[in-house]
This record gives sequence, C-alpha cells and structure tokens, in this order.
Amino acid sequence: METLTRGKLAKRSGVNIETLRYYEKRNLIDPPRRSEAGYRLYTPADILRIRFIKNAQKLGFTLKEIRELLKLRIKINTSCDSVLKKAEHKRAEIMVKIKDLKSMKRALDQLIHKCEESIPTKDCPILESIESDKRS
Amino acid sequence: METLTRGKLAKRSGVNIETLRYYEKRNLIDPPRRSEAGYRLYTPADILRIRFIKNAQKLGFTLKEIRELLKLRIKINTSCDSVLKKAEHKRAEIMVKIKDLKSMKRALDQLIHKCEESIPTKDCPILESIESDKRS
DNA sequence: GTTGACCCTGTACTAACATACAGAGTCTAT
DNA sequence: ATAGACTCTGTATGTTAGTACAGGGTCAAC
Repeated sequence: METLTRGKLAKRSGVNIETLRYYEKRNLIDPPRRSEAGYRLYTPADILRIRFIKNAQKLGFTLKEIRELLKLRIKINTSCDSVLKKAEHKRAEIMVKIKDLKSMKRALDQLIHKCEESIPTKDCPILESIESDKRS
Repeated sequence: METLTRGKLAKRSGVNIETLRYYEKRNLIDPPRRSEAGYRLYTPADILRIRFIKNAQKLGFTLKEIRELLKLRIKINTSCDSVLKKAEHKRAEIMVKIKDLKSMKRALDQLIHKCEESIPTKDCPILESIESDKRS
C-alpha cells in the first residue's frame, strides 16, 4: 500500500501542509500511523477525506458540521437510531441548500436571458431569489 | 414608507445590530439615509438584503462573493458583456454546488436506507459522495 | 426634566480557520 | 559525510467575519 508523507498528502489533496496538522488536532482526520522517526504516514484514502472536507466547506458546512458528517456510519452492534436521526437532519439541511441554490440559479438564468436580449434591469434580480418567510 | 432604525432592522433580519454597521463598512449594503440626528433609516427592502446575505453565507459564499452577486444588475446604457460573463460564471459555480450537494444527499439517502434495514456500514458512506478527479 | 432605551463613532476584542516560524531531527542523493 | 529537502513540536501570526465596549448624543414617556 502506497504511503504518503505529510507534504505529499498536502500536495495531492490541494491544501497547505499545516492544514493537515490542524485537521488532525481538530479531529477531522484520524491520527495517522507513524514511521520509526515519528513521521506521519498517510494512505491514499486520506486524499479523498481531505478533498471531501474542502468541498464540504465550499458548500457552507463548518468544520464542526463536517466532523459530524464524517462520523455518520453504522457500526455493528450499535443502535441505529441516533445515526438515522442525524442523517435525516443533515439530509433536510442539504435539501434546503439545494432549494436555495436552485432559486439563485433561476434568478441568474433570468438575468442572463435579459442580458442576451438587452433588457435592462436596474434592480438586483438575485435579491428576490431567496424567499424569506414574510413574518417580517 | 415604513422606516426602520438599526435596532429594528437587526431584529427583523435576525442579525446582531453591529453586523449592520459592519456590512455597511464592507459595502454589502448601501449607506442608508439619515435622520436629522444622524440615525440610520432603513427601508423594508433592506430586510430582504440582509437575509439574502445570511442565506448566501450558509451556501458557502464569502462576503466578497456575495458583494459580487449583489452587484449583478443591468444598468441602462451599460455594456452587458461583463455582467453576462460574471453571471454565467456564478451560475456555473452554483451548478457545481448543487451537483455536490445532490451527491451528498444521495449518500445520506443510502445511509438512511441501510439504517432502516439495519445493514451495518463500517465505512463512512458520505466520503465517496464527492468525486474528486482521480489524477491523484 | 429626568430616566430608560435607543442611536452615534471609534476602537478593541473574539472565534473559526488556517499559516508561518523557530529550533531540532531525518532522509536521500551525491 | 554533508547539503538540501523534508519532517517533528510548540507557539505565534494572519484573515475573515463578526461582536463588544466606552463615551457621548437622542428620543419618548412619565
């Protein structure tokens, strides 16, 4: 099995080398095994994990939330209830994000359309995209 | 037209009162008109704007990106090209976000399904959800 | 006309998420 | 066997996005 040092993992996953130590401290990645000399030895699976973290951040999840997402797995002989509950909650959050992004996309679609037709829009069309509840 | 003081706008849009001054400084909201005494006087439209900003943050946009989104509007007698280009770029970004969120949702769907069927999954299923290019 | 709740400005502080640096050890290619 | 590139730890610094505070003015109600 290929092993990666910290520098290599950083390069392969596109993050700063110090970020890996930071993620380890924050429990986003498991402490990797070490060489004789104490060097961290990662596996290719860690590349995927780091990229997942970075991607999830772009989607608006905090490191704390990402840690929760990464913990979601069903272990043998473990009650499933709490996992189920958390997974359903996360799924609901994700569905809201998708809905809001779709609204923004629609607003941009319209703006682009008007742009192509040279129809001026003084107002910012994207502002109307996210409907907030009207109890204001 | 109803006018809102800073405290009222903060309450109505669900942010800290100081956040409004901060957003003004960072050019996310236009400087509002002032009363005789120098009090900021907002309009109900500002509620929508603040909420949009907060929502966009949850979707992973930085304040800088949000400022760009809010600037997207077509003004009369203005070339449309740059607006079009930016809008298309933003739309592409949003589509990537939607795609990634859908992948995450699918992973959670599967996890939830397995949970309901009591099928253990030692590995974290969400990790595979975001496909990174495999040039690693 | 004073009290309490608001607003003003400028500046300081905080939290989350990294990044950088110093001083020391390790590895590897020549 | 040594130079250069890498790693280790602990600690300091930086950036973004707020939040709090001090010292002062304003407003509305009693």
